[in-house]
Amino acid sequence: MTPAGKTRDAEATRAAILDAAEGLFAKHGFAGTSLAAIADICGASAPLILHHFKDKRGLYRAVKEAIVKRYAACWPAPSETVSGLPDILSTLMSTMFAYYKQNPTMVRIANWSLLEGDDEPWGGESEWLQRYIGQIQEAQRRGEIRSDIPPYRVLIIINGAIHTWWEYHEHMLRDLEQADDPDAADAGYFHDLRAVLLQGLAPKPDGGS
Amino acid sequence: MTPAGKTRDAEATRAAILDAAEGLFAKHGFAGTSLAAIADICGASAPLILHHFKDKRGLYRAVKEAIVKRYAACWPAPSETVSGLPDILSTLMSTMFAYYKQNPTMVRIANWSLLEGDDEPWGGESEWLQRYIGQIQEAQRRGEIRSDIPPYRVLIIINGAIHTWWEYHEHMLRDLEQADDPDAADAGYFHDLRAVLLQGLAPKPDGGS
DNA sequence: GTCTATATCCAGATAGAC
DNA sequence: GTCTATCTGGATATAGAC
Repeated sequence: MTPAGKTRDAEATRAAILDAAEGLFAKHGFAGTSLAAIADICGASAPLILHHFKDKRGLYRAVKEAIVKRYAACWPAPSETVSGLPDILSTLMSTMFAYYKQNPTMVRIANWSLLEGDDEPWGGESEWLQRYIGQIQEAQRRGEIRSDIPPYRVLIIINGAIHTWWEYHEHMLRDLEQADDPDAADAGYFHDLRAVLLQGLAPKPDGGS
Repeated sequence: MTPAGKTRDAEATRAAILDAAEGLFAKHGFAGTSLAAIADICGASAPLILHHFKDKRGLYRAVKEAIVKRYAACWPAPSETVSGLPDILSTLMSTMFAYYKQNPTMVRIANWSLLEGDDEPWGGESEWLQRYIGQIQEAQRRGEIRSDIPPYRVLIIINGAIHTWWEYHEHMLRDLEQADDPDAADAGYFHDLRAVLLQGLAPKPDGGS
């Protein structure tokens, strides 16, 4: 039994702080977010935040770690590249697209980190990256994907078209799609992107050089 | 003749301030750039900057205006859609790619503005956007581009793959291309991207639905 | 574990001399 | 047109009481 007084639940406090901080860091970046603003939202005081996370940077680090851990399972355990997959490209694209859709704060924080020059480790990016590259490579060997493009460039092209869509999502919906239904716009873009990339990455009909 | 004293050349001072400000805004964003830092670089004092531009926001606005004006001519006057163009997609892609390559500060400032929630006008984006969309539409009528994809989505896909390349340019060169020659990596990516998109946007062989 | 009070610093903006 | 000196606000971080 904790003695009389305020909440005194360290874990709950930590969680509340992390939650508030994630939202604000995503909106306003590291420099643009004040401890006072976080404190206002989560009900704690600024010094208490520092007590739990030492630094403002320490808090930022903790937020990123939490995101990575929370969504590590989200990525498809890449099923050991079982041969006979229906369409490896489709799977890769829809997984990646859904991942972006489900994690808007992650996209923004990643972009903030890029601009703000955050050097610190960002989680296991390169691991799944390498796994996908391996998958693409095997699909090329099986002749399902044209093999005149290096696998990592295939990945960059796919990722680029998806990333920008979500990065400029509001802008897209407002200025281009005049959709009242955002989900439909997302689905529509994905459908067309998939069509273009499947055709563009298919082996050349004439089996040229 | 200006009286004895310091430089007393208003235009030169303005230009020096704008130049220093553009570089720092690109690196550190609006909030992350201090007037003192700009003053240090361009040799003027912080109050002098405010004297010329009224506000910090006023300076930011002026920087963006300068960029837009400087590079307005950079965009291809879209040649009135003369029929019989060799390849409208190739032209569009190489123009856009070169534009990004030549204007790194513009890319960064645009990204900063997006994240920092800068509402103010950014120059004639939508104008050239509309012109390109019109060009794509006509190419579709002529049967040069598959017509089951709305023109603006064609543009988004192309732009997305190019934008992300430049946005994560350092990252790309460091982690993926292990190139000692950045220009070669750029050219290589563009070459492959062009190949994929030309094939992906070509009219379907079977003239399907 | 949590708070109030406070130290310290740095930013944008103003006043006024030259 | 340009500077120095200064006001004012908001930020991170610390000290110390409860």
